[in-house]
Amino acid sequence: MNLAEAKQQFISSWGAFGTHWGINRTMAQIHALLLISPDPLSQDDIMQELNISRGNVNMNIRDLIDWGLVQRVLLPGERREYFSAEKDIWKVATQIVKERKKRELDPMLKLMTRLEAVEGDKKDKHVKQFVDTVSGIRHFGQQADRMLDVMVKADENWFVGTLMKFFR
Amino acid sequence: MNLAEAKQQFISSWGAFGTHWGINRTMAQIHALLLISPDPLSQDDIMQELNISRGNVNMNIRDLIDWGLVQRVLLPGERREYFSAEKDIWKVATQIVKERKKRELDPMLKLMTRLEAVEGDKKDKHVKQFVDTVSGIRHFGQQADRMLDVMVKADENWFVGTLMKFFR
DNA sequence: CTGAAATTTCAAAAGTTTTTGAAAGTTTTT
DNA sequence: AAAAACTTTCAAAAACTTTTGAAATTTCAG
Repeated sequence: MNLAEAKQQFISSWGAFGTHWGINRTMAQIHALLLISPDPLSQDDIMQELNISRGNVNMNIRDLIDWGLVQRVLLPGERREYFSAEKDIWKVATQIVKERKKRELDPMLKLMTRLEAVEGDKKDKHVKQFVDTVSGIRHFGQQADRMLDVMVKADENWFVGTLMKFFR
Repeated sequence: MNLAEAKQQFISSWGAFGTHWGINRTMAQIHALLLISPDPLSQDDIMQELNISRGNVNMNIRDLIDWGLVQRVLLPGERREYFSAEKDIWKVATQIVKERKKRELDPMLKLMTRLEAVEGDKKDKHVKQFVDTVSGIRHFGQQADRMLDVMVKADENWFVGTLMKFFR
């Protein structure tokens, strides 16, 4: 397989992969394109490579910047803005974990804590099942939360070297 | 907050949560409803509780069964089918991990392995960046794969008891 | 300042996913 | 063997999401 084909496949499957993870196809494709570009790209470069409109590139680039996955780069002597993606996959992963934890897990745990305090007779099986379920979710979520916190703060070498010895 | 309100909130936020994870709103809501129901429910029960059509319930229940999260239950002396969800959150989580690993991670790793073998001069920076990125993703993915395998096979007590001592 | 280049915005169009509900299919009962 | 009870299917409609592109805004070199 030559580079052009391989690029196409990578970009298109990263896009498909993204859709399973609540990220839209185009955002994931732009990210993929930037991941494999040795140099920063401009909006026009991205429009050309992926055949998408200016507005679309602009919006999705902005989201990628919000997620902390892409940075604006100003090339000296150039008027226009360029964009480049964080290339270290460990950093990419921890950044995504950090954001999703903040956006999804943390609010969910807050809600579960509130719902656990539902009023009602704990001997009523409907109340009991509700409280048990919510509390089970909260417990599990808190374990996950702690684990992800450590992962986000950890250095890759510690993680891969020390912790991964358990997984053999 | 009374039970009815709490139920509503739980179902609706579980639905919203699901959409961030590539699961459709209704499927997640049905799952939520079954999680907090002490007894199995029929299609009609679900239609009523969530105000959705018969076909919709049927399709989404089928998907939940495919995911291994819901089971058909035949109540003695009853003609119709009832459905009940696995209530143990640890089992629910490992089941989801197992399925997503199989459906998404495994094929992705296969693709990365193929793409890593792209032909071309490794001194060309475009080729180099492509291979480095793909290989970085493969490495990370394989670590994750191993870790998730252990998690899926592990018993909850081992996981929470032994492993979680690391996360303090 | 000025005006050309670059970026951002956003309403409308295109595309995608989900839902509905009636018809077809299946199983059970009489 | 026909009717009744229940389940599944699927084409069309509705709802939702993404993309476009032209206009508005911002930026900056001269």
